[in-house]
Amino acid sequence: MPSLLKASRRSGGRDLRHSAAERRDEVLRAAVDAFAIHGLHGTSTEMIAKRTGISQPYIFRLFPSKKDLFLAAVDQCFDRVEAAFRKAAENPDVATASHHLGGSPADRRLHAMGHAYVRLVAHRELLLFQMQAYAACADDEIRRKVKQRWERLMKVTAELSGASRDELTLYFARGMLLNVVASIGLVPEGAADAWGHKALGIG
Amino acid sequence: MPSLLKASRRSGGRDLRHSAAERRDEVLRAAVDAFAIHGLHGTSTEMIAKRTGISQPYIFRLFPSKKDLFLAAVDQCFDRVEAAFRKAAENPDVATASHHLGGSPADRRLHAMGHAYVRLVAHRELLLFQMQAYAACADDEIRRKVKQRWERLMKVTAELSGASRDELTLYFARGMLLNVVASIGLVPEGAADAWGHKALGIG
DNA sequence: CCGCGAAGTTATTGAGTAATCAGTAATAGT
DNA sequence: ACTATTACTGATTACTCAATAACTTCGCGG
Repeated sequence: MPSLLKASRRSGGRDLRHSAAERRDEVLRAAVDAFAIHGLHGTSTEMIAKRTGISQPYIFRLFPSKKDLFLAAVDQCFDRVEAAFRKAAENPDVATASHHLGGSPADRRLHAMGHAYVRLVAHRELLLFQMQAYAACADDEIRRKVKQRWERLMKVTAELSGASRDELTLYFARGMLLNVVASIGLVPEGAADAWGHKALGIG
Repeated sequence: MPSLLKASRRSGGRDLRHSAAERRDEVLRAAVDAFAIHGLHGTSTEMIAKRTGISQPYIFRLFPSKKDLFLAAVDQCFDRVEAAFRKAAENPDVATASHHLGGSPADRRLHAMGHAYVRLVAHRELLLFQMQAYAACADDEIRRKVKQRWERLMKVTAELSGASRDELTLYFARGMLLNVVASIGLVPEGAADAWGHKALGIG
């Protein structure tokens, strides 16, 4: 039985070496998923390594510490939401019935962004990770980052939608309710989409 | 240097023995505070023991496991909110200007309960603990308990206030926004009260 | 084909941590 | 006063986990 090792590696040509940047990205995705479920302290670097398919210590060549990895994950998470919002605002009437009901342009855009958000968080990881980020705010560095990204998201949403401060507050409030409801599984996973629309008051 | 030990114990007469029930309660309070900040996995039983002023192993005589302690803390937390709501609903016009503006009885009661909630979570621990409870919902036992208590709270709130389903959804959505905003310290601790009133849409 | 930098691993450490056990001291009941 | 019960602690265990160090392997440019 010679050369048992690397038998798997050779096959196909997949899962060979990746560039550091690629690996960083893979680790980041795995990290968001893992952190989303178990939180900062409940997730071990070992878990993240296993999901990524690399050894645990290699994480620390890509990120200086577990906390730094978490911070990077926060950025990635907000980036995704922001991107979805921008795209929805640019093209408010795609995949939406909002051009039927009239409404002001601001309403239409907010509406479209709501749809985008619901679609985005249909995969629950993003939603759950957000909750974990809020929960981890005892750490001051994390709190600062989350706060900064939250404020930026509100600003961007305001600019994109042109909605008033009160409208936005209500809008975000409903989003947060959606987060909590998803966390505790008040709504069956399959029905999350429909429920989301209802909770946000759209559609 | 004889009898150094117990020198502290003798003095005064305080910090002597408590009944198991008393200690259980003390541990529970300390646990809520600690869990609120660091979460289920970020809080060690040692921390809770230190806060309570007992040895770490004694925790495990009062609670079978750390998770059971957390579950008990969840119950205590929701109990407190529920109690505050009941009290507010029974006597809606105490410490409130709501008898000035008319409004339906349901509105007045919801209004009063909103005030009660804001007052309750002015000490942030309750708020933060709630977030930690939602975040810990990856554990199925915890999720079930949180879900059960949440549903019960909604039912109680509905009965007490007589508000409609839509009113309640909005009400709870704003509460959740308040939670998040408090978590990330978007609002200075001192101003939390005023901000809370504004966020909940109460005068 | 060689060697050098980048990608990746194994082994290890040191600090912490939930939980158990075996015991000690205070109090209540008689 | 004495004993049974109840409150509580110290020592320890078995284990996990972030982080480091020291090593190996790959693949590219010359």
